[in-house]
Amino acid sequence: MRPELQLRRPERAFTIRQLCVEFKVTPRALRFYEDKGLLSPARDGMNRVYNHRDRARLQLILRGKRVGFSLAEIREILELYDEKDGGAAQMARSLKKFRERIEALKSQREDIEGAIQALEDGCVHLERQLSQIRPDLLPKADAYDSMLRARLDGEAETVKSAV
Amino acid sequence: MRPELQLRRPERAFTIRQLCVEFKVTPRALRFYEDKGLLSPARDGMNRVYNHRDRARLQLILRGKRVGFSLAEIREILELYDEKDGGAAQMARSLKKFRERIEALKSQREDIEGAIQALEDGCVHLERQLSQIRPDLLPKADAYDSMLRARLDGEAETVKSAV
DNA sequence: CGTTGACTTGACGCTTACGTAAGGGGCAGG
DNA sequence: CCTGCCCCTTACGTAAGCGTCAAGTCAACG
Repeated sequence: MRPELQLRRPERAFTIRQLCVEFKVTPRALRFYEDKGLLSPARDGMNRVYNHRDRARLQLILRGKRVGFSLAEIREILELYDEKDGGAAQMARSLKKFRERIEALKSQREDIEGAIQALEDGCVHLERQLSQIRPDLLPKADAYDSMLRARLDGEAETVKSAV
Repeated sequence: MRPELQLRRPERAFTIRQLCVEFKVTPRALRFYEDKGLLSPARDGMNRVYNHRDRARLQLILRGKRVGFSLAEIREILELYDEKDGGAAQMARSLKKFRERIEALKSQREDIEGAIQALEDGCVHLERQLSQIRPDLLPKADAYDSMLRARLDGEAETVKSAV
């Protein structure tokens, strides 16, 4: 285990702006997360200095948000991750919460799959209607059109691949 | 096609309370949805009277919420469903929006699957730790314990049903 | 006829997750 | 030295999604 290997990760620092650009959030949001205890970057004078760990936490925060967690819930999760050594009882509680979250996420996934199905059915319905009334308004009119112009040897295969 | 078959569905009506109980929401929520134009039940005097269509819309609303749509977005979708005959151009726009929503939902599903994976990994990690430090705190300790006390003829079936 | 219970319409309150000034520091370039 | 630009904090504003009274209506029950 040579020390260079440790130094290979030079504990790179990020400014608030860099993280904002990278993750497409505003500085306000990052400060807000900090205010709520989800982040705690170092300081250089007044300025925030984020390290890799902070960046990773931010990633987790944003992913948590996308799957519908509140900031409070995300903070909980982050704390659970932190306190790996916070005692066995703590770990047991973490485990329980993790499982609950997993169940919630799974049922949410089913909801989403149901919604996708419903919307796709709706699409099929709309397409059928449109193709009878105004086929020119069909989304793939362009592709379909150019395809027709390209060759007139209408193969079923070609149509299928277009769908 | 005998008329009775039509009458078989007697256009049953629901009170606000019935729907609330059925879907575990408050009257306030239903009125709020109405206020926002997502529902428009009939009236009997002052009282709201919901029919099957309203009920179906409510289902859609709640499912939409679960998958992360705002009420405004849900209203859009409902309107799109309504205006099936709202002109071909309208239908084309609906189709486009449906497709967008589908894409959004799919990426959201991926997020969720990622989150599930992450949390499950976390669980495995925690379990490993716990099983070394305090195996008695492992979630299945109870079931496992009572199972042992119940019979000492450990059948695999018993274990599976306990899980 | 009084009360109860379910319904109604406001209208204000609250939480979440920021947006948006307002006011100020620090440093680089011209 | 002034101008920009990025950073900071404090603090009020806002949109969504209801919760929570307040006050009134209406039908039924005893």
